[in-house]
Amino acid sequence: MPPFSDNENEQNPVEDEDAPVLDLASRLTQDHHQSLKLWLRMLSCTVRIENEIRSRLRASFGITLPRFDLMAQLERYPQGLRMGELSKRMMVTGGNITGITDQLEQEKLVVRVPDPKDGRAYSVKLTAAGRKAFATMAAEHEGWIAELLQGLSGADKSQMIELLSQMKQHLNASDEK
Amino acid sequence: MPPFSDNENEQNPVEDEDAPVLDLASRLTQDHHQSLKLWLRMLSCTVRIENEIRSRLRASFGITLPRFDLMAQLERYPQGLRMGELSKRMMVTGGNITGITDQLEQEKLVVRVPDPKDGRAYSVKLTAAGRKAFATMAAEHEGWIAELLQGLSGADKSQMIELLSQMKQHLNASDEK
DNA sequence: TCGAGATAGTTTAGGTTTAAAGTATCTGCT
DNA sequence: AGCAGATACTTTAAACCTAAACTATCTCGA
Repeated sequence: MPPFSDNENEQNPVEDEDAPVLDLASRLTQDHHQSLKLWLRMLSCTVRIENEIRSRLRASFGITLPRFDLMAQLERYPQGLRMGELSKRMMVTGGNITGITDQLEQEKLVVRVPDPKDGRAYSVKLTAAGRKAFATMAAEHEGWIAELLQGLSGADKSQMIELLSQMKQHLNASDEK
Repeated sequence: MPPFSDNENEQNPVEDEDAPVLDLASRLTQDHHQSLKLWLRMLSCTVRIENEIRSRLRASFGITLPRFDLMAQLERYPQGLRMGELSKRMMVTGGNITGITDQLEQEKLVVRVPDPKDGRAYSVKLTAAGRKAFATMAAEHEGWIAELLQGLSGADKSQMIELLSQMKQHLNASDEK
């Protein structure tokens, strides 16, 4: 993720104190700035955490983030997931999934099981070794996340989860058109 | 960014209703789960928006997100930024900045101006063409963000900005150790 | 049955990104 | 002055990722 970071120490856009009632254009601009600010701040937090997790995964377990993520998906679906499912869930292209799966398969952490009903499709599953490796990593990973987010209280976190759910719901709704 | 998506339609971990007072381990686990949920939700929203913006930038302007981001940085610093500054601000490695800058320079959107004081360093600046191109794109971009975030009210956005600031501050604090 | 279109996955070409090693320049200490 | 280490940037190799083209299989209507 390549953000343009949002910097705290920044001159705010000049507010027009002389206009008690803002016209449409001003309100629009104001909303735009607020949205942009929110986006940049969210992006910057996300990238920070992501970079931290990436480097810890590498240092502690010699694994990359996308591989870990793919295993995390599979861990929740013991019956396996098809390539297309993985692509949708991880929000990356199918070609990308092919590559990551290739790697993990080579390391014997996952297997491609042909779908007996559909000659085109596979189910990707964790191997026993994959499940074992993931369990170890996931426990550590969860602790890291908790550590990185400890700046927020439990109530703050709940609130943020709520707000993000709203955001997500709206994002889902708007691209169904 | 390659997340493992957080799915709404998901069986929640079973809560232990029989334990009115939670012991330390339970509270810890609970916090861990909450943090993880928050993280996955934030990541998923971020990736969604990022993918959307990426594809719109490509469709409308034939530009990639990292190039746009680099230009956005420069636009705020007319005197130019050094490679290392760009790297820090965009939270990516130096080698990455080299590549993006090479591309933009080839397209005549930025220039590398040697630093007269330091033979190793450059200032990267937008060219006139770069400034012009960026202005057009930035206006559109800001509108897209506002559109994508319109699921939240102004108050919601303010609140979220506040929470993210807290998060960011804590992230900054914790890696200064 | 058969063939048109849809679907599942892979491949390809090119850009992005990282970590690590490499080059050139600068700074400060002696 | 001169050298050791730090700094600014680039290069390299490998992984990641995308969009688009491709292959193989399936579905369904005529």
